[in-house]
Amino acid sequence: MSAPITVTVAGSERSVGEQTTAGELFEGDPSAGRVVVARVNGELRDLFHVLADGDIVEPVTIDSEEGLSVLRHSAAHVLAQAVQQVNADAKLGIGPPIRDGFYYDFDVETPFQPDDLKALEKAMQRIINEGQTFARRVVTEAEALAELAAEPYKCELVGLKGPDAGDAADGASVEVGGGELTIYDNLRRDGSRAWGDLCRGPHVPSTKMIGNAFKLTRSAAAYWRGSEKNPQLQRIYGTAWQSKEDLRAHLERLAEAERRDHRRLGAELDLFSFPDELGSGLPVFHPKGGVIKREMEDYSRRRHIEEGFEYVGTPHITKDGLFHTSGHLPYYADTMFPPMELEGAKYQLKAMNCPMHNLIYRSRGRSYRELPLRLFELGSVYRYEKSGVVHGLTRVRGLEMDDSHSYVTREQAPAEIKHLLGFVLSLLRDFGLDDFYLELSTRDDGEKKDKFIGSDEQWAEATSILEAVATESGLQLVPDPGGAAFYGPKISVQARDAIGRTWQMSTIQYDFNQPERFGLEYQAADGTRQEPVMIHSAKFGSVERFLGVLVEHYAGAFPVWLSPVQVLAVPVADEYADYLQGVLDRLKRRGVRVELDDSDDRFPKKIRNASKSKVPYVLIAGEDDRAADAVSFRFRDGSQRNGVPIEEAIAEIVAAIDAHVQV
RNA sequence: GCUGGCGUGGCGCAAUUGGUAGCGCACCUGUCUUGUAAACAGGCGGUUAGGGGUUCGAGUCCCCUCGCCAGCUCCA
Repeated sequence: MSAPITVTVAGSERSVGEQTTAGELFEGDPSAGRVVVARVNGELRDLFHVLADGDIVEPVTIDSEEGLSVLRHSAAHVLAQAVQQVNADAKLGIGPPIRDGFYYDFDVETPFQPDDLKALEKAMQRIINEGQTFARRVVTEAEALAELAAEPYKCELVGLKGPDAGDAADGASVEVGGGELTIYDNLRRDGSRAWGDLCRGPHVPSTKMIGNAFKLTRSAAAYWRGSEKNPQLQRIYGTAWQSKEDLRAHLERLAEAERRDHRRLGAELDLFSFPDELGSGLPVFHPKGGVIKREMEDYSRRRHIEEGFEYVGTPHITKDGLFHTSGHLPYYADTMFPPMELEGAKYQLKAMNCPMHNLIYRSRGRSYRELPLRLFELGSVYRYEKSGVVHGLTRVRGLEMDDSHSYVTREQAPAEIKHLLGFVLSLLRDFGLDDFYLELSTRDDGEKKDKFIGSDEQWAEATSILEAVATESGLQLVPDPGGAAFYGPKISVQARDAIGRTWQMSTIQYDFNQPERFGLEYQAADGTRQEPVMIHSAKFGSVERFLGVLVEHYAGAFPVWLSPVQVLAVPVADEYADYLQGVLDRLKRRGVRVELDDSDDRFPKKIRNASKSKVPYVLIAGEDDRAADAVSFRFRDGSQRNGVPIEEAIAEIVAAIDAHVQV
């Protein structure tokens, strides 16, 4: 008879026998079947973990964020076992859980083909059905190296164990990094060992818990430990959920994202295209896309001027000396279009606007009375993005930035940054994005520190000012170490769209480097020459990218003010076309973008076309409407309002445009 | 840039083992047209991304270039 020990389970004390495992505590609970691991004294442990006197134990269920991560991590192990079952020569990389799923990296002779995934799924299902248990085993470094002699990547990880392992490679911390080295053995029902992997754990008690709510989604190459200097491994991605229904829901979300894809909608709605003749990443805007782009530009110009900015203009091309002065060229030469040699000079396409704005600042002497001096333009820049990263409108090679630079005294900087943050948030809200968080991108003090120019003191000051303003905003602030530009730290605004995806939108950067490099100065009240600080800010970021995000956010059904066509009139029969044209003429005089469907199509077909075009207001008129000096509204959801008097209809439409509302 | 998968009329797709390109929508023409997601008929349109090769014969196989997709790396 073992001496009893006392543990605290979900808040209440219990006496249990020695050698009791975490899992045994929850046996009999209604949720027992959903408990995947336990939190013991704050650490996640397997259910097979043997408890000690005084332990504080909480169940972690499969429907929690942590529970799902454990499930996905275990699914990754099953995948690896399946891969080595099929191909014994496959060497293991790492296999962590990620958002919505997991991946595992392998070094294999021939990359995985789409058909391989199906076969691997089947092999995984067999392993899952076997009901293998995950057994934890502590090993010494020497034992691990001996046992894993055939796994070179795992051996490399063994050498990295400890608190730094997490930094060594994204995801490596799930393999090692607990301070203690462990191997997880997959045991069959009869106790024999089916497979094993160096792993920190914890894991679900049985592969059965994975059930059939998993799917392998794709394969692709990935650099070992995240560095392009390392060899590429073959990565398989999968997704795993607590139930088949959740899996289905996840796949449905992916399908919804695909339906909203701006590249697809851009073609369907005739907004823009990417002619091969122009080259990769160079979009053209069709008339309808041009309307949206122009609305965005007009809005941006008007709001900037309201916020104290002055509109300027600069060329698309410059002699390369400018970018040497700014310091960009040494950093970005390989992502700028190569220079053109003319008259003994090298000309470069503009890849950023700030150096040219500095020249405007420097064009004459400046007084402290002029500061803050705020310059703004819709500047076209060209960047030679690597072929593999060009993507629709979100990553292009030619783009327009609503780029501004505020020149301020050091003392004015905090207030200016606050002003800019308020401005960008109000702008995003006007475009219907209202769920944000902020990211503070700072210098990396590690091995990449050389990339950043400026003194420690300058970085510290700039970072603390940005951080203070960001914190004051009350928005969630997420650190992004190493994400700063070479010349200074930045705040970026991340916005969540209608289906929960986040996009980096506006940025605000504090720059103490360029003023020095350009020799910018102003005369202070005491007559001395002082150096200003410049604050870079992009609201849309790239107009193209922002437009792409809006297409996806609204799934092509824009709020009225952004809709390329705001009112589409559909006569019930030809005879009412003139009547509707009269209504449209009045709307047009109020600045409304209107169209009349006077095609030869019959009425139902016109309704169908109107629906597919996602125009916010479809105005219909037949005999009833004409007799009453009215029109009928048909909305995008198919709902209808008949017999609206013309005056009222016009007032309502104009009001919806002015208010930037969705209908 | 790297790895893999792709590239057939404007769009979405089809074409046995390599056997000589077809369908729907859109477009054009004609007839039709009275209340909410497709009237009917006829027609135009492709040297299958481009180039080279293998073969009696290539959309199908091989090589190169360009472009697209997914991921990695990168993103001033």
